[in-house]
Amino acid sequence: MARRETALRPRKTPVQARSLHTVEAIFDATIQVLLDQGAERLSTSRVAERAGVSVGTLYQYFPNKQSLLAAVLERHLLRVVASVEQACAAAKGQPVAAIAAAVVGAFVDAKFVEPAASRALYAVAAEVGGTEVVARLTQRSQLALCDLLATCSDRAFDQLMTISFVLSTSVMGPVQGLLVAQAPPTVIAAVRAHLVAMATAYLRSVGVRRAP
Amino acid sequence: MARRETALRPRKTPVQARSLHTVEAIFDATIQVLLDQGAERLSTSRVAERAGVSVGTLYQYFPNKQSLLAAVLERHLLRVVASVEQACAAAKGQPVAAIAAAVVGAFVDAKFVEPAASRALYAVAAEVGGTEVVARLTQRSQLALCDLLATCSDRAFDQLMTISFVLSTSVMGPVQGLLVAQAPPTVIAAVRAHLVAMATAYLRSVGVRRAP
Amino acid sequence: MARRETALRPRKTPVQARSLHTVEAIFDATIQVLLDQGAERLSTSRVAERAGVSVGTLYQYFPNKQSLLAAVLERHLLRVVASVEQACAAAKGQPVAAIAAAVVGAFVDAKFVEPAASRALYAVAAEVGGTEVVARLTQRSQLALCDLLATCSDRAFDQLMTISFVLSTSVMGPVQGLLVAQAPPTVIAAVRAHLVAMATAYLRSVGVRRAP
Amino acid sequence: MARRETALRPRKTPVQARSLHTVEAIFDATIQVLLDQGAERLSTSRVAERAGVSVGTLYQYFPNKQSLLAAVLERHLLRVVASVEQACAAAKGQPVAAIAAAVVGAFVDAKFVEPAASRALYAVAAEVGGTEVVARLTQRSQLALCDLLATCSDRAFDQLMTISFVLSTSVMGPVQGLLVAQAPPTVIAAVRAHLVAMATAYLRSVGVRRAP
DNA sequence: CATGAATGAGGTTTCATTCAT
DNA sequence: TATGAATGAAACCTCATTCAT
Repeated sequence: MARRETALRPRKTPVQARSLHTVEAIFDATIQVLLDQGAERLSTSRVAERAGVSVGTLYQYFPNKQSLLAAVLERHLLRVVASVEQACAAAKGQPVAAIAAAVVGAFVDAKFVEPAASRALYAVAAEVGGTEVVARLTQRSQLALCDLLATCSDRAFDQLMTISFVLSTSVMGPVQGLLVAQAPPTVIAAVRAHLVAMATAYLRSVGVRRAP
Repeated sequence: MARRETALRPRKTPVQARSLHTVEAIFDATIQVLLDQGAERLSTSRVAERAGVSVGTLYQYFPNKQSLLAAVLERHLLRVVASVEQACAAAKGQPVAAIAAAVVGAFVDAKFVEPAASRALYAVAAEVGGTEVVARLTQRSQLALCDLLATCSDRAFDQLMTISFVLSTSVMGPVQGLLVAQAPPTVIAAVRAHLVAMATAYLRSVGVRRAP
Repeated sequence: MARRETALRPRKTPVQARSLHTVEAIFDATIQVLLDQGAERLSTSRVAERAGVSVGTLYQYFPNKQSLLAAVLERHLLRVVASVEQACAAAKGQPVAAIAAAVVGAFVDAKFVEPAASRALYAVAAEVGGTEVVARLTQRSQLALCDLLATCSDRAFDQLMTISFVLSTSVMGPVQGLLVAQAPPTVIAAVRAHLVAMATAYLRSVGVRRAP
Repeated sequence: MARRETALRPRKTPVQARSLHTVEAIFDATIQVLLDQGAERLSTSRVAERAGVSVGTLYQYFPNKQSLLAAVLERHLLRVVASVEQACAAAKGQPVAAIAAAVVGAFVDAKFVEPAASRALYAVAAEVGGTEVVARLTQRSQLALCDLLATCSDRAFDQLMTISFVLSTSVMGPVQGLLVAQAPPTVIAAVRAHLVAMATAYLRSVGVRRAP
């Protein structure tokens, strides 16, 4: 298990400017190939070609295909999680409505910063190597959400873990739906508003009113 | 497009008992290989071996690998959709709480009838060939939900499409989370209850009260 | 270890006539490539091409390159060992001179039945996977030799294991020397005679005279 | 041919202390990688890494991989040959028993000075590039042995070349057997004694008694 | 109809070697 | 002079698919 963990980690951390650029190019190429050809046709050589480097170079940064995919996925989810964590930190002590708007909004917005990447990586997340990354980062979001809910000004919550689990995961389905349908901004905005409303209603119904 | 449609459909509709049994065995083997080895290592020969038939036989029922996957996915989702449609039909004219309980409950329960299959097919659904099947069947659920919501006894809804979209997709994330974590029945039950609560609260908050 | 053992074993035992012929062709091709290009340039594709089959076919009979090499080596050494065992069985109860002549002669002769194969497989035997095969089969020769020496009519031996080890291995060096030099038959014959003489002298000097 | 000769020779003869140390480190690293990973997985980068230098540095001392292997092999065999030659020179004019003890003992002992290297280089010696080195140095041993045998005090030999060939090569098999089995010192000593006995008996039986 | 051996394109990965820094 | 990133040919191996039996 520890061994596998290692195998999924990048081979070396790029420090030089050129290396960083190379890795970035490989990441972008991975997303593009994923979008153009699908997960089934994603090959390391195709990624390398698209990135404008040789296969050997790719393998100097990633010990195998899985580690590349894990890294791309991690980079993407890390941004989303960071965004959510930041929103959670900023919304502390606020009432339910503000919390729901902040967290759900942050998640949805983060997913649509790079909609192509979000869409492309969905298949990767479901693969064998991806679930671990997803699980790890999802947990971080949920922890931040737990902490936040505990500070809510107008509601007290029991079963914090369940609530934060439901809240954070329930947004994923609609977002994914919008992504695959390549929905236009107006539709996205409408759904986003509904999700905030749903989260607010949910938290109100499940929390115990608390004196301000 | 027409060509592709054809290629993804099973080669012949098995009517004889033996054929049916064979196809069933192939379907089950597909799920098992998917769970044991992952989507990347799913090969037609492995499926055939697991099913106890030869590769040639497999190719007599499915013209290619994609059609097999599409068929397995379709069979699975069809059951879920059927279950949801049935629940929708049965809940017509009921108040919001009953509708939410019926629809969300039906969806969650249907997904956990064969949890292994649900979990295994997640990766397949994200693949190129899978999105079409998913889109088609998801739409059916949403249409049924639309029809149902229009008959709700205590609330009237604007934006029916958006609501049914949000309602049906928001359940997927939590369910998927439970599946990959292989959560125990108690946890599943707790989340299920929360999802019903969330759906109810959402529908109440988004619908306009209506005299009974 | 047990796993590895399995990995070195052929994938399926060929039973049909065509399969047998195919495997035989692969074996021969391996020897030829080994002789033409050396162990370093022995690739599975080159072997397949030389054998007139596709790489896929090769891999249907051998799960990997090592198992192919192990099988070729085993087939070759098995013949040598069989020859030595037969000679050992036939020389039971004979005096030292006859035993030495029989065993050493059998070994040398067996090695020169297919001199090309003997020469080619030398490098293979030294490789990682080869030593196990060599060790196993060498042991069989030594056991047969032990049994034989115990029946010697004019000498009794102490340290049977050491003697049979020395006797069986000491022939290998000269034979290998002749093989790489591609010595002519006259030279081979001369060395063969010397080896018989050496074995006889050794056994006489190390054994205790015994009344007939 | 001349071209090849050049390609197999080290690029520059290191005279400075640091260079010498570097080359030494590369030699040792080669042996270690050979033992740890086998000939198949011996790569220049692995050797360089193990030696604590960069690949570029390695290539400054050796124009290619083969030349490195040839050099390591040569260094090792040269020590063995030197040891044998020295023993041959020292045993001149002695009787058969002393000659056998000196030569066989020198060879065996030399091989066990660095048993790891001896074992590791066995596969290398069998490779295409190695046979030339082996042949050249083996010949030197045999010539020294020829010269020595001609001065034997109690026996006169016909067919000096054949005898020295048999004598020098027949020791290799047993030594190799001990090396791969990683035999303990007691076993090595026992076999060593037997080899001396065998050589003595052989020389006595094949030589013509000569008045002292 | 069923079988499973054969195919060979293509995927992943390694590695000898070079060359800009 | 030393470094090690980059290269890309080539190695090993898999797998969707076909077809003779």
